[in-house]
Order: sequence, then structure tokens, then C-alpha cells
Amino acid sequence: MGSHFFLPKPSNLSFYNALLQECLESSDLQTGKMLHTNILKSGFLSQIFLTNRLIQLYFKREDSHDARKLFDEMPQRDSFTWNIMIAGYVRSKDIIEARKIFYGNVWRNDISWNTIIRGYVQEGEGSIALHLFNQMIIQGLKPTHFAVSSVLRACAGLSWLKTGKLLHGLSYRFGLEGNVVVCTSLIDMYCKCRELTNACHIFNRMPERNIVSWNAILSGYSQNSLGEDCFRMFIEMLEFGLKPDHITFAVLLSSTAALANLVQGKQLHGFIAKSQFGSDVYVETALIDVYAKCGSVDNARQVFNSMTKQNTVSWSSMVIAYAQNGYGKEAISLFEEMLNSGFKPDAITFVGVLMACSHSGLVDEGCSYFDIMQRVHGIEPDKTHYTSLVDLFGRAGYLKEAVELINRMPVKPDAAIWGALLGACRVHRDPELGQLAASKVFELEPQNASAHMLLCHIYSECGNWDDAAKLRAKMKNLGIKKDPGYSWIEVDNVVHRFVADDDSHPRIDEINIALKKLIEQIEHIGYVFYPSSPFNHKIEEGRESYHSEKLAIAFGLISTPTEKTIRIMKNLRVCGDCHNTIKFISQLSGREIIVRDHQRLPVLKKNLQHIQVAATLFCQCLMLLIRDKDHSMILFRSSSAPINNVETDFKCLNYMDLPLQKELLPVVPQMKHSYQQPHVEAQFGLLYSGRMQLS
DNA sequence: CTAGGGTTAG
Repeated sequence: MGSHFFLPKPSNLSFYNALLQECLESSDLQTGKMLHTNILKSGFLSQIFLTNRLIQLYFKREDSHDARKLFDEMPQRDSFTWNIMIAGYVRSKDIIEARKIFYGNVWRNDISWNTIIRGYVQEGEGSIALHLFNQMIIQGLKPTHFAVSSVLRACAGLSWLKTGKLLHGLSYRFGLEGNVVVCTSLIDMYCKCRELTNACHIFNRMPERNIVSWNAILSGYSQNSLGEDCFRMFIEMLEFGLKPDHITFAVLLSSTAALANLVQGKQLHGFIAKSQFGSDVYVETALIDVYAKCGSVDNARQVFNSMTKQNTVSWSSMVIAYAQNGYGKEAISLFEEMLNSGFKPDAITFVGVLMACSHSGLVDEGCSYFDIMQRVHGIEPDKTHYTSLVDLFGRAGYLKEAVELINRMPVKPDAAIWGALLGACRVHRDPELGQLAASKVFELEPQNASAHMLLCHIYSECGNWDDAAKLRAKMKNLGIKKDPGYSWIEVDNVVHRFVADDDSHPRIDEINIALKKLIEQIEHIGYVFYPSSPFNHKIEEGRESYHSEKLAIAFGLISTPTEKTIRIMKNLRVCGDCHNTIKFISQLSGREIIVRDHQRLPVLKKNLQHIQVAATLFCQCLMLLIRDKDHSMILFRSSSAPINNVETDFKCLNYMDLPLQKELLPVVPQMKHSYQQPHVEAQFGLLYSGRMQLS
């Protein structure tokens, strides 16, 4: 580049044009500026298209000031100049200036319209975007896929299903039926409005699909918690010969996180690390979330530390990873670090921060963060923030303050807010207030099973058997069923599911014996049986009846090596006695035990079969990815080149699983501490991320 | 000069 530059005066414009083009592509402002000087000297500045390129370059370097200067000084402009200015301001998120240019534009054409519409969509101003879209049509311009996709995106962002459908119909009249871009936008819009049937309909009838369309439908499944279908579609996509890109992997990871499958997550991580998509902020953030959802905070932090680029979302994800897993202090200090590093927190970051305060009982800190959120960061608290605040007060025992807060909050309290109060009432044994909170939940959500169960527990824990029985009867009348409690554990690639009183497991006798012995042993070190309700513990036919999580843990203990972490999933909340028992078992056996319940992991409420099917499908995905030579070429850096035998199936899987894991993710050190150690205690935060607490 | 798909909470 430099040597070209010192050539004598170029004799033609195309030479400068080509050089500037190159600067634009490499964002090389320095050379651009030198060229600028040269252009001035040679009197070529009057050539509009050269200055246009220069303006673009300034905008690309986020220097809208100098871009504007150049624009103002131009003796002559063309339609490109004006459009570049609009696009430049849209890029730098300055919609005010973009608008001024748009209205002052004498050369206004359909591209100007498309750009300004896009700008308002980006601002979240869907109504304005739609208004402009209307204006554009009134002016007699026929919208193309550019404008239509933009307004569809606005509908997707705001869940405007009606308008979206209207645009769907309209797009046919504009002759855009079957247009890839429009169809993809429609798929996305329907998915974001939770109308998957329509989305699939369009997808299936598209005359042409590309990776963007596939990603749209994959993310649709993922966002609607249909992990199975997401993997199934991904397999189909590979079979169609499409190559996944970094966005595909971000989506797959998000599905894996929702399924809280650590093995899957690690395998994908291994695969991605060897691919060219390992250093994408979205992919890495999704990975943090996978580990966080699986309770592996250390691995989440490793990913976070390894990132070369950070943004608000990646910081928030790590803050939330700590908060969700019970590491309140770490979450808060990371948040402070985030502020010191100059990253701007958003509404979601503060959900994490408040959650962290709630976990660690930091009431004053929580209040002050709530205050700072509005005053310093200008974020209006929404219902989720108020829910966190009620939870914070309630859990710390400030029930009065929680009620006062509900009464004076500017938003209308919803079922979640009253539910948080209800949970606090259970912890702090306040049946009167609990009854009030429950009645409010019932008004809003008459079928809310967990609120009924909570109130039921409150009654029975206070010895009020009558009301407890009445409530049970009411639930039966209303057809509210309590799901049976399932717990499951994976041992040697087999998922073992347990239900209380279910004798079907082949090793059930061993399990019962082991449990009985364990309980005797932990009684010696201080464990006391403490039923939180009569439904909690039954003795039938003279034999103990254990909750499913106890069965699963006992099975884990007798069937896995002593250094292995025991990971249990449960579809319901864990009861107080089980929580306590597990802590003692962990102390006694020196094993790390991680139990995930459905709190913030809604997939666990679903039928276990779905999860197993998803796991099977995932394995197929992985095999296909590894086997396909073509994909390997894209996905693997040539320097790594460790996979010579991509065809020899299982070796590859082992390869992904073992050596790569060791290299990338040092095994989490075994927990030898007693349960009083903060780390272990924090792991149990998983059990009680919500409403129960041991007295 | 304009366009569609991604990560975090509830």
C-alpha cells in the first residue's frame, strides 16, 4: 500500500478509487487521510464519488464529526452522498442527525427511506418505522425486501403479531413472496411472537434457503425452549449440506444451556475451540451460560477470562452465573469490576446484581444498587427488579417492608411479585400474610400450582391441618395437579430416573440399604430429621420412603468413582429436609454434590423423555459434524489438524471428549472441605435460589 | 449508499 502511495501523481481517478476502496475494507484511516491530502492537491476532490468513499471511511472509524465536515464542505453532492450520510449516522446510532439529513435530502430515493426506516427499527421505535414505511408507500415507492425486512424486524422485537401478519399479507402484494430475506424475517417474526406453526409453514415452503434462514428457524426452536427440535433441525440442515457458522453455534449452545447438559456443553466447547468460531463474543457468552446453568461456575469463569473481547452481555452473564449459583459476593465484586472497566450495565445486569444481594442477604447493598440503577444509570426498574427487591426484603425477614414496597411500587404487582412475598412468608412462618399473598396470586393466576403448594406448606408447617386439607381438596376440584417429583442422574451415558416409592430400579435394594446407612451415619454428625410437612415423609409398610433426590444421590454414591461430582436434576424444588440431608452427605463423603432444580431452568419441568431425546439427537449432531469431511475443513484450523481419521466414528467422540477437555478445561478440583466451607455452601445455593431457607 | 439469523433475566 505504502509504495503505491509515493508514486507520482496518479493519472486516473480509478486508481484513487481503488486505493480508497482498499482503505475502507481494512478500515485504514491513516492511509485514507494521506490519500485525502493527495486528492486535495491533485484537485480531484471535486469528484464526488471519491469524497463519498472518504466520508464512508470516516464513519467507519466512528468519526462522524470529520465525516460531517467533509460533507459540509462539498461543493457538489449526489444521491450517494446523502445516503451515505444517513447510513453513517444510523451506524453511529445518531438517529436525530440521520433524520435531519433524511429530511434535508433533495435526492431522496428508496434507499434513503430504507436506511432511515432501519435506523428507527434499530432505535426500538417500531411505530415511527412503520409510519415511515406507510409514508414511503404513499409517496408511490414500491417497498423492496430491504424495507419489508426492517419493519418485520420491528414487529419481531416488539411482538407485534397483528402488524407482522399484515405485513406478511402485504409482502405478497409487493411481489416478495418467496424472497429469501423476507421469508427469513417472517420466520423470525413468527418465532419471536411464539407462532412456530406459521414459522415452520413458511420455512417449509421457501423456494430457497440459506444459512440465515436455517439459523432463524433453529433459534426459533431454541428461544421457545424446544431443544429437541432445534437439534433435529440442525441434523437436517447438515444433511442438506449447509455449513454451520458462528451464529449456528451460539444457538446450539443456548439450547444446550437450557437443557443443562454438562457433557453436551463440554463436547460442543471442545468442538468449537478447535473451530474458527471459538473467539466470537456471542458464542463465548453462550458458553458461559452453559457452564453456569450446569453449576460449573469455575468453567464459566475460565471461559470469561479467556475472552479477548467483552461486552455488556458477557459481563452480565458472568455476574448472573455467580448470582444463580449462590456466589453473591463474587457476583457483586465482578459487577464493580465491570463498572471500573467502563462497561455499561443494563436492566438485565441489575437483575443479576439484585439476585446476588438477595442470595447473600445484603439488604442495604441491594437497596443502594436499586437506587443507583435509576439515578446513576438511568434504568427504569421493571417488574423483574421489583420482584427481586421483594425477594430481597422477604428473604431477609423484612416482611413489612416487602409489603410496603408492593403497595407503593409504580408497577402493578403481578403473580411473580406476590409469589416472592408468599415464599418469604413460608420461610418466616407468617400464615396471615401468606394467605393474603396467595389470594393475590390466585386472583391473577387461579391455576398456579406452586402458589397453592406453598400455601399448603405454610398451613401444615403451622400445624393448621384443617386448612391444609381444605386447600388440597380445592386443588383437586380445580384440577390442579402437583407433578410427581423426579430426580435423575447420568452414569456412564445412561440416565437413571428416580421417583419416590418407585421400586423399579434394578439396584433399588442396594440404594435403600445405602441410604439407610448414610442417614444413620449423618445422624452421628449432627443431622436431625426435620420434616417441613407431613406430605414430606411417609412411612409405608414399615419401610422408609425417600424423596427421589435422596435415591438418586445414593445411587450416584454407590455407582461412580469417589472423585466424581454427583450431578442431580430435579423437576421440582428440593424440600428442606433433603437440602439438609444432602449437605451432611456431602460432608460425610467428601463429595461435591450439585443438584439443579427447576428454578430458572424450566425445561426440567418437562417430561424427562424430551430431555433424553434431545441428548440422543445432540450426539447425532456431533457425530455428523465430526464425520463430515467437508465441515471439518471449515471447522478445524489446519494447524491443529489432529483429526486424521474423521471416519473412525467413536474415536473422534473420545477425542473430543478427553484430550481436548484436559487441554482446555482443567478438571475442577475435588471438594474435600466440609459443607460449612463457603464454596460447598454456595453450590447448595442452587437448591434454594428461590424461596426456601433452613432455619 | 440499503436487507434477513446470535448471547444474558423472568
